[in-house]
Amino acid sequence: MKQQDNQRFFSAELLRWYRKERRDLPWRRSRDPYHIWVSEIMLQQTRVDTVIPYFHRFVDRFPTLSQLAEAPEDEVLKHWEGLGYYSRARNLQSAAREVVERYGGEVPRTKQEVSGLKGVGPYTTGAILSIAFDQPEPAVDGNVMRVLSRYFCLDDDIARPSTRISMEDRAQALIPEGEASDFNQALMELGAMVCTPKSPDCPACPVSLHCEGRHQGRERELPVKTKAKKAKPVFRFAVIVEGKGAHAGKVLVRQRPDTGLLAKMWELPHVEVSDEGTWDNPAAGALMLEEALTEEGVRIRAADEVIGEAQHIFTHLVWKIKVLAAEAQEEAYVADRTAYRWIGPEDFEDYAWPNVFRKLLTEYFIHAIHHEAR
DNA sequence: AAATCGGGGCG
DNA sequence: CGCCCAGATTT
Repeated sequence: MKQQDNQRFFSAELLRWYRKERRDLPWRRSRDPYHIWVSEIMLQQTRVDTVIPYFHRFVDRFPTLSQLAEAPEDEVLKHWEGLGYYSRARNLQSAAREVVERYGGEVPRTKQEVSGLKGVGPYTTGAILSIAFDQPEPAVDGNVMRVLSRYFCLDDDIARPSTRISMEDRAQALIPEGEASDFNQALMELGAMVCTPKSPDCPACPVSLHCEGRHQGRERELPVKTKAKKAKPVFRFAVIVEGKGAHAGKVLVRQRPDTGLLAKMWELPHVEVSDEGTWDNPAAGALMLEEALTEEGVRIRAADEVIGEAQHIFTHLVWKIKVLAAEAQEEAYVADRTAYRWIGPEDFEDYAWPNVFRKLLTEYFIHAIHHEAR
């Protein structure tokens, strides 16, 4: 079979399959480019099932692009809480504001303009242009690279940026005239539902007849991808500082810096220690916490008893955290330090927390309320 | 090209 | 436990 015939077969059969099997997803019920944009940002490195409830809450609170642009940043971050990769939320709002200022509030339709928006890279540019505006641009994500690697039996390492470029050329050549929106979604849908990473369901695949990877019996070993490095452990002591006097029943928390890991999220005060040996010595942790918080203008007395332990797994590192208890020594501190705040259970939901601190604080408040009730 | 950026689900 | 997910940005 000629290559062009094979490509036509692939596109036609995939489209036919998609129109019958496509999932009913919230963002597929909307033609609003803004809604499609929001969904694509949320779906970066994040599963469909995880995104669905977040998408509903987000478009319910920020139904239009201008409402997102006008919202307080804290509230946008709060609606992203637990979804991860929080720079996505800040970039999305920043880009929404740019669209209001530069494009009159309408999502632009050119490749140059769309790809210039913050948080919108090669994949998302193609996704917005094709899904929202039916333009014949490729949208190559992990699903698409897996499907194409198998169908054409390609050994290119999909971890390499150059591979994504060549995949985009192939993907674009496969788009049927006037069908960019459905075709690009079909390609991803096949990767998500049939041509899955571990155990592809070839009998259910609409294009298995001419799949070269399957012909060669290599569908399970493709795509080729270099392995990621293992996450390194980082040892930390966190502290729950119980307030006194006017701050009785409250706990000291702080906001993370504007950039970097978990930017602008809230957390328990904590310090990093150099090695696991120090981490096994709570007395050393108590001293380090007292010193570190003194630097910040907060006087505390920490006990050397571990009252909680938690682990937070990131892609490139693992936080191992032991939690100590402490009492505030004075009352008039941290007043002029906006990064630190006293909060009680009633304030908890006003702040955006990484999962690990949400869990630790929830446990503490539940325990404290129990204790008080007796 | 490599590192940085979350969190969860699954074999 | 390792791998991957509708990736983008920074270095």
